[in-house]
Amino acid sequence: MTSETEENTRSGRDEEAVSRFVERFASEMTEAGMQRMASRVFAALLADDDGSMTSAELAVALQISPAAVSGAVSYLTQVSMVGRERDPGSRRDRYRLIDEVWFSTFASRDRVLTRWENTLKEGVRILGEDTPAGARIAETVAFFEFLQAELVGMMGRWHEHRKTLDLPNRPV
Amino acid sequence: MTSETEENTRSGRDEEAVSRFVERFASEMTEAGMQRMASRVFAALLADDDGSMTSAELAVALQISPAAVSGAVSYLTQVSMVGRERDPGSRRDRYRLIDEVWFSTFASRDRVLTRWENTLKEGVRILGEDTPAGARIAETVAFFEFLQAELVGMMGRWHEHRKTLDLPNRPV
DNA sequence: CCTTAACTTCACAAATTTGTGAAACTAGCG
DNA sequence: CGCTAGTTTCACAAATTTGTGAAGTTAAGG
Repeated sequence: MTSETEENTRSGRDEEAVSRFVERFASEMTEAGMQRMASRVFAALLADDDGSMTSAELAVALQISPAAVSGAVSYLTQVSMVGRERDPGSRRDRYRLIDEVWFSTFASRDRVLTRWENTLKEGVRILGEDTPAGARIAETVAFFEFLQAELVGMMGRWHEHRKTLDLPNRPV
Repeated sequence: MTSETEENTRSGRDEEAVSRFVERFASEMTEAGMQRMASRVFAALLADDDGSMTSAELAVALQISPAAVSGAVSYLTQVSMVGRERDPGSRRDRYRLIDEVWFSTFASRDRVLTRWENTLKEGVRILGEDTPAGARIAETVAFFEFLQAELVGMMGRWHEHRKTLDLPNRPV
């Protein structure tokens, strides 16, 4: 007998509970603005022991078509949250969480901030920095510049802090 | 003759350029995940000299229905980016950017992080902190906790930094 | 109280987004 | 070279989201 329960026991994970976690976390990321399928794929990888799955594995785990996997993965690759590998001697791609995903995802917020800053500076120019609105937007620019500067220091401190944690060598 | 150009000259702003700025910044916020109408209303307020507009003013400026304004504003109120006021002796609501919008908007990211953290902790429990996946997620939790702690210090430093800027007293 | 300006809610139509199956494409492997 | 497993692209159908007009509600001012 190969009951689901037995499977779970053998694999050492309650796959049903894992799936619930994946879906729950994915939907929280979606609420925060990430595309749904991308969130689900990302969450699935996060919950995978070696942080890498093939297209087929993802399709089965998430009950989605290869096309959906392809779309999600191409987005995640775009924003540098996932990398694409090829198992030697295989035709299958593997998708793998990149090292320190969160770190680099947050770090890449930087580029967004820079884009906003440029737009906002243009706004200051249009409104005039001596006008109340212009001054307000100028302060926004200052705030974003401050944020970006802080981000750098913060990331350094994280790496320091990380060392004090007793973590396996597996990068996140 | 009351040409558009004359209007602009009189008001001292190139309203057309301002509108372009508003739309551009709004669409950048939308790309980052904020609802479209909410972004537009927010951007309009940002570019308004006293950071406050009535529903009617917003409807005209953005060419949208009162219903759309209502929806956008109720969202912005929800997330504490905009406050609602009533001009005494009037039936009109005014919507006003809350003080230090960016500051408090970033600060309120805190709540989102906390929600994510709870979900992730549940994930660690499900996967087991001794499993690779569990450990990865545990590190994610640690990263988020670190972030939250940093956020506090950062906001303090911003207020320090802000004093060194020669800004009008107008809060952002 | 009644009138009416202003805001909100609701049902719906339009537009957009999403995910799929199927066809097209790529590249290992014999 | 051709075969074929695997991925991507594409057109489309389904689902969702968005914004509107209109009805409903609220409350200021007479």
